[in-house]
Amino acid sequence: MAGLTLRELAARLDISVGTVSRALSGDTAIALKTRERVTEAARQYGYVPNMAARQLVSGRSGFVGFVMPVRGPNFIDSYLGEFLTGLGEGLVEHGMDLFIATVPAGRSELSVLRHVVESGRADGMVVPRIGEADERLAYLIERKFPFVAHGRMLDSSSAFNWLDADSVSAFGEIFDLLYALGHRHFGLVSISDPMTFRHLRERGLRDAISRRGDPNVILDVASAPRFDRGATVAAVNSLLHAERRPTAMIGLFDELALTIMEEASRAGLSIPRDLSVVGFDNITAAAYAPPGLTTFEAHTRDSAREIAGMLVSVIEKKPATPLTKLIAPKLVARASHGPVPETARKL
Amino acid sequence: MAGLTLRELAARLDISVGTVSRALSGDTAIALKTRERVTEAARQYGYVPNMAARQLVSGRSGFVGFVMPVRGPNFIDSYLGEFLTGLGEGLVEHGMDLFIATVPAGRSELSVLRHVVESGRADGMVVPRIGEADERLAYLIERKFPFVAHGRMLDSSSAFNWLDADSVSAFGEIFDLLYALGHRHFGLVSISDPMTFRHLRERGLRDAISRRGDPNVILDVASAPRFDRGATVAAVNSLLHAERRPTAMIGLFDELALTIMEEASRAGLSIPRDLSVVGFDNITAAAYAPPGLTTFEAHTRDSAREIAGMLVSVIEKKPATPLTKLIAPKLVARASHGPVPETARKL
DNA sequence: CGTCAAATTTAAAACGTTTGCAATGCTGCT
DNA sequence: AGCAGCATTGCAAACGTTTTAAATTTGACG
Repeated sequence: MAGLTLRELAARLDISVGTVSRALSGDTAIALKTRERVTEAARQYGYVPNMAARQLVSGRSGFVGFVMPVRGPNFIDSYLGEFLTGLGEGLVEHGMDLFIATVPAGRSELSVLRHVVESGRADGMVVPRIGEADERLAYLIERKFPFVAHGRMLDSSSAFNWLDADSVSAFGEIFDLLYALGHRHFGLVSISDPMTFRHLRERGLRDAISRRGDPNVILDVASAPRFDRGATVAAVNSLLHAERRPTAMIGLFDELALTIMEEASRAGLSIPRDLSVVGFDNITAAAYAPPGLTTFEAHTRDSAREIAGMLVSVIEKKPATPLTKLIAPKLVARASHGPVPETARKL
Repeated sequence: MAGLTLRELAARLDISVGTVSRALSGDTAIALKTRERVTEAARQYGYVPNMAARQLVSGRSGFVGFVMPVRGPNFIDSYLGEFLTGLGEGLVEHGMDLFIATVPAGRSELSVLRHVVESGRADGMVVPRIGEADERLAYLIERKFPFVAHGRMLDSSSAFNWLDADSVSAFGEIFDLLYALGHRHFGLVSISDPMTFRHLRERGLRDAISRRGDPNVILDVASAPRFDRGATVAAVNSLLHAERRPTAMIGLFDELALTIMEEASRAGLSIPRDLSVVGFDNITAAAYAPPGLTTFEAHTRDSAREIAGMLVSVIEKKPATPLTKLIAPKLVARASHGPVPETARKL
């Protein structure tokens, strides 16, 4: 389809194809003079190697694969864009590109992943959103295919390469912050989906509570399926309109925290005067939703860039021990949290 | 690297490779019985064709290429994620995948585009963000390479396939809406970058104004480089603190409208009482920024899905006349616009 | 000026498909 | 019984690279 082939280039230079190939790859077995001549001609004629042919013989595609997480009809965050941008930035530094597969309606994410791997169209995979019993990881590990997960498992029994936000620490930090402001009754809005980050974040909160050792601390948890708006609102309100309402509510991630703020103001509560709210991720809307959501910056783009680097070294160096990395989220203190209300303090 | 090859599969079935290949492609020249036997065996053994080999002979990669738009360090919208999601959804219906290339620091978007095309790794390209004199389009047209642009040129002199939001109509609609509410003095915050959508939107506004034929209508325009936050704020304030301040301000897109709202409230103005603000795109933050930004839904995800379909038919059918499509943006009326202030009405 | 080793280049196989063409087997007709 | 014609299958070339092994050239040295 395209322009010049290696054979044609070789013909013009009156050199064999093999020599041209070697010259372009910088093989020192080829005389320097020849290498220069070939390189110059390639540049001049605008030669671009056919990747399919190269891939066929080398077995490497130059692609890193990513299967689009299946989304509901509307998602409100910029996570995907940031993640893919970072991934691209990280990969291009190593001369690799990104291959994005989408899951057709009615097929499983795993089957698409398998297809990408088996068809040889990717040299490694990036796997986001780790589930409690993730069949994608099981497949890739068993297949010994290079990959890096964004997220991790709850225990370290299955060894693989991952990068994750240190949400355990972050949720501990949230607790400490709010505790210091006098809060003793906490509400956590969580999800019921079997994702590991849910447990890690809850664990971070619970660990911090038990570390504090204050028997007066109460933690109420309500959860709903991840993309079920109605159930989420119901979960939020179950806490908001409970016998005793928490003075501080934490969203497992920003979307939930924003819902908390919406429902709270619908119920006539003023934030942070009547209720403190904290989220996690620092999505764009967090800055705009009044009075400004206190949250944690998850460094999505940087994390993705880092993941790209990790994956490349996994592909090239096949390290014996898994690469793992924790990214420290950074508190973004806005105006949605404050001291516990006087009324609550009295009780 | 991978699993079974066609040759191996053929050996197990004791059939020639060619026959197996044909059988799998559903060639009716092969006896139905054989086709079924082969298909079943392929399924059972988990045969997945090697795409590199297929691509080498067929000349088709099964990929649609997309060069990531170069972004500043922080972008605040969810455009990219929505667009890529839609693109993926549209492509997968036709069995194609998405190839994403990132522009390395110091290289031009065009050079990356060229490389993708020449290396034969994509059968078609999607080109976003059309510039006034877009060298990418020039290259692709000259190269006769299939592509669909998201956005269009100002005139129809250069013919190519595109899909665009009908922002001319939408900006006319904004004017009519605000005019009906009594506004006569308008402020438009625009960008100084040479993108065509800027002119189209401005044109939509200006056309509507002259269509109305009211000599009392005033339109002030201030612009700044797209990702230059400081200059944008300055441009907004130049309108906000002018001798006579517009009663209605329009952002060329939501980010600008949000900046208008921020600066306006910083200046002590109440929206929409003192100032009406309207944007375009309906980014997530638009719903959260108080009092809720009136804007237009740009249908990014659907547009991308549509673009995917168009591109596939361009690749397969090579239509003689260019495919073009206008998507009608839909007004999302929130609370940032209202009747012209009494004080202004008096003058 | 011949010889040998080192330097450089070439030839050819291989990667896993698709596909044009040839070969084979079968059916029914005369 | 012979044969045309069709249905089905097999063979082999081709796609554009990389890479191994062999061939050729060059240069140094006796």
